[in-house]
Amino acid sequence: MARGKVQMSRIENPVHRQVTFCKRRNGLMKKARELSVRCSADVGIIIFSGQGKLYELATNGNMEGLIENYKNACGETGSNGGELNQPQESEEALMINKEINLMQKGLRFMYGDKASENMTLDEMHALERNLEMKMMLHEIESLKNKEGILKAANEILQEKIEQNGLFDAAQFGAHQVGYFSEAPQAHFTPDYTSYPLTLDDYYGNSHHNNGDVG
Amino acid sequence: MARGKVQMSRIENPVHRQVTFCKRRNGLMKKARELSVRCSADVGIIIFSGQGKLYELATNGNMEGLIENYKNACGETGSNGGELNQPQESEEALMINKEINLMQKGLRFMYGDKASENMTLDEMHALERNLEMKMMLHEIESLKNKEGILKAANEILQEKIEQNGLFDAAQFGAHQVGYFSEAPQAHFTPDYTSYPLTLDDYYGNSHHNNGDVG
DNA sequence: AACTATTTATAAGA
DNA sequence: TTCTTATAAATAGTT
Repeated sequence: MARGKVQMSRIENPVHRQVTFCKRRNGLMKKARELSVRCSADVGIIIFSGQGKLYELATNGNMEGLIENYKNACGETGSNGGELNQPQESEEALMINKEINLMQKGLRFMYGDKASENMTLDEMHALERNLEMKMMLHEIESLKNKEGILKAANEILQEKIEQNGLFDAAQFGAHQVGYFSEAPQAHFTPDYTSYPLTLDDYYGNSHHNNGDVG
Repeated sequence: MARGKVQMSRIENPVHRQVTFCKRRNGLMKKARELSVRCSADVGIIIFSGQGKLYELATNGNMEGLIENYKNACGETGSNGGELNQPQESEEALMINKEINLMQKGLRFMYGDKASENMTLDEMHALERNLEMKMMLHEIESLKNKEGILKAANEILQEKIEQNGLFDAAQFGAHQVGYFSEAPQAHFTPDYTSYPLTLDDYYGNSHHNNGDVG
């Protein structure tokens, strides 16, 4: 922007890079504050320098709150409503499992039987990698299933406690009371299929509510 | 900054304010991208407009990861007695996250910056696959973390009920009760430290296609 | 850290 | 909204 147009690429000279980082970082922060003031916006900036040093700006003075609002506004990653009654694996998980078995058999055959096939080493490696990925997907499915079950269990236990008027907020601390007591309550007829909350509802959702949604 | 110096105060006219917000927001984002590229910095911006609409930028393409790194760097873990309320990432998860950030940056650089490097297509694909795996591992870590938290919550709630002599196993069914108190199932446990991280591990170094990019 | 020659950003108007 | 343009700001390279 001065003394000649500059290429938008990494500055290789470490000294120049550091100097420019400092200048531009300050410029960015200033622009952010101006945007915030002139337009009544809430701005947060997080910068990690190349050396990993953290710089931050929160125009409202509360980065944590801003991040919470951000997570709220982002919307949550859907988790399958847990089927508490059946700790069985989902259809998807079963299919993945089948594939894993099949591939394991294939691998055993190939390596065990001296790999006399026309399969190349590369192909074998690719197959292995594929298998590993499928196993990971399988584990993810399983964990999601468990998560659903545990959430439902939590809700049931919570309702049980609340129905008996035994809930003692002091034991859990204010924050916890927040998440447990927000669970829907009413009749004690567990309907696992309609469990409405995700884990993120517990974590990401404390008391900040930006009544927005654009 | 043009047509006369402006006061650094809120623009009262809503139309002007909206227009300026849009312009300055774009300017800020551009500056952030420039800072990131020229100085190898990781920049994240979160903006809530006056109307509560969210705008965001993460130069590494992963705001979640950036926020996690931010929280890690801040070293703030507000604990109010219980270990339940903080869904903290394990050391391992943080490491994985760092790697993801690094690799995403690498991918962006390669694909975005005209791929002028001497990296072959095969290598890029391998890198992508590696990244996918790491992202899956990260998800697994996260789910395990959630599972642990929920189990702890469960235990506390059950204890509460049992202490008050109100636990009625019949309401839950024997199977469920058993399930919750079981030790975690043995699943495939990823040991990412042993995952092949080099490109040669994916494609040997033998034939495969010549994979020349340029 | 200052200094400028230039490039950028942008306020106001169309 | 988008473009134009006069002018304020930012900043790359230098001292």
